[in-house]
Amino acid sequence: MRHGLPAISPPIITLLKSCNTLRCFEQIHVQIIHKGFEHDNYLISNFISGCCTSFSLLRYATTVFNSVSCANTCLWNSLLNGHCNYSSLSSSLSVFSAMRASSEGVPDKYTFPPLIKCCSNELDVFVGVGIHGLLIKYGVEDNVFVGSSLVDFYGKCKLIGDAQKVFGEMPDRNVVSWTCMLVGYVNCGDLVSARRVFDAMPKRNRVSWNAMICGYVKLGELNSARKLFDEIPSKNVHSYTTMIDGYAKCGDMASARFLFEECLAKDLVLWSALISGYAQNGLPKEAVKSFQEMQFSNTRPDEHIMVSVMSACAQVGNLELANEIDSYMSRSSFDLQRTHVAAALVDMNAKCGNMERAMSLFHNMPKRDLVSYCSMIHGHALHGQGTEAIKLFYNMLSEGLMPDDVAFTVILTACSHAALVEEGYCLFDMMKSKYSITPSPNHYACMIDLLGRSGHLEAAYDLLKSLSVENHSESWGTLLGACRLHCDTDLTEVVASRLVELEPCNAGSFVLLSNVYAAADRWLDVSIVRKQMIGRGLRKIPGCSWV
DNA sequence: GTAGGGTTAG
Repeated sequence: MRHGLPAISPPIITLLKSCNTLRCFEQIHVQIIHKGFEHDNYLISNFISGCCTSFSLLRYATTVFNSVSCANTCLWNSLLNGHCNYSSLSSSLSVFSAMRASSEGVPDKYTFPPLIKCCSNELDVFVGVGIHGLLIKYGVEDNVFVGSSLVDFYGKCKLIGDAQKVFGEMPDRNVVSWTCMLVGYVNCGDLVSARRVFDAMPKRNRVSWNAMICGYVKLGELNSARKLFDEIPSKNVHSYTTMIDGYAKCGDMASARFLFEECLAKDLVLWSALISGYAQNGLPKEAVKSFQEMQFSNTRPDEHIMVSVMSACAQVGNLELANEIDSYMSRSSFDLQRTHVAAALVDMNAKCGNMERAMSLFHNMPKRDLVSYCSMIHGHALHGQGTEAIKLFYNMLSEGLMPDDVAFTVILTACSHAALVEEGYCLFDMMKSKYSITPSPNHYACMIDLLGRSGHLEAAYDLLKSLSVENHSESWGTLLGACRLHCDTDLTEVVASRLVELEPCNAGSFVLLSNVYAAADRWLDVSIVRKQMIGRGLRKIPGCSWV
């Protein structure tokens, strides 16, 4: 195609390497057309590969590709790779079909790895196996890249026997093929085999070390993970992230923090591991503090970090901070429409008391799922807006969403906070009969709270008596609080003595019982209870009662 | 004659 043309394309290729925006690609495309290179496969292939670095540019790459009169295999592969990385399996498959239907685009060893990777990402066993058959027809199954991607595919789909078979038949294996096999075993929960592969590997790189450590972390074997972590010949930030994540998962944030400090090259993902660890372990103040430290170190947060920070803020219920974060999110170029971002924003605003903002965000969500509905309902519950909560709950049902046990916990909480007894009963029945959800101790606690708060103490007591004793101490505590609220001394005595049996080491029930006696001027009983308490070695812990 | 592909982390 390029016979006799002046050597003008290399400068365009140089330009392409530094190009990353649509505007920039458009300008170069104009140049290509202007110089008459639009059918130069070599140049266009470079152009398309450069263009296929983001989803937004993929459409443009496709347009440019379509203007080429006669695309060769390499050009098809560039386009296909872009679709596999930034689009869906189905759109990649239509490119693949078009390629096979064309006269020049014969699939080769470069065609299949991206396609198989796409099948692994979508865990599409059916398509993946079909493609495996096809690639044998094209005679590329001996290629090490093709083989590795197949091992990875079967491993990710938990078809470990097939992964082993492909791995065993590979004529050449390299460190990537071995690592794919290792990851496959980890995926199937077989750490022993994974370790066997790790020990047998002729060569290891950082990725293989991290994959093995990640395996231990995923399956909760933190000691083995740490032992291997200390043996890594050269750690990188990924190794630290994996290990910190492991500590966070088992709640050991002190060790996580220690490793975090030790890692010198902190990147965004490392900060994220620390911050989300704090947020998920109920340490919201530390999460927010670390977030501020991160900003201080000139690291710009991304949406993953912001979701963690918003969850932390929701936990502390700090309205001022919530407003700050909210306006920061709007000012910066975050996409507030993305499901998990929007859900976190709604949840934070609802929990911190800005219900108006929460409502408007909620109604502007492109798709409201069960979680976002529950955040909103929970927000109403926290602010005693039971009627709104119930309205929203029925809205959710009419949208066809299937409530789960958490949704019912939330709506029952809303009913109890607003003393909506009949509605609560009705929903409790609906949960059991219509949705076949067996009430958990939590659900019972909500019902006891609902009945107790609204003064139906006997009904609450009867319901509680009908349950097995185990797992319901929280409900007994709830009822005790209600008895105290309604000054029912007789029932308090009964419930508190029951609770003393259930949790003989909990000072709270003793304290409550003695308080009730005190309020009724029964000072002799007060001193008996206090003596019992001291006799058991219990002291009153400040702020530990239920009322 | 050139170009295009596979593994770890939130």
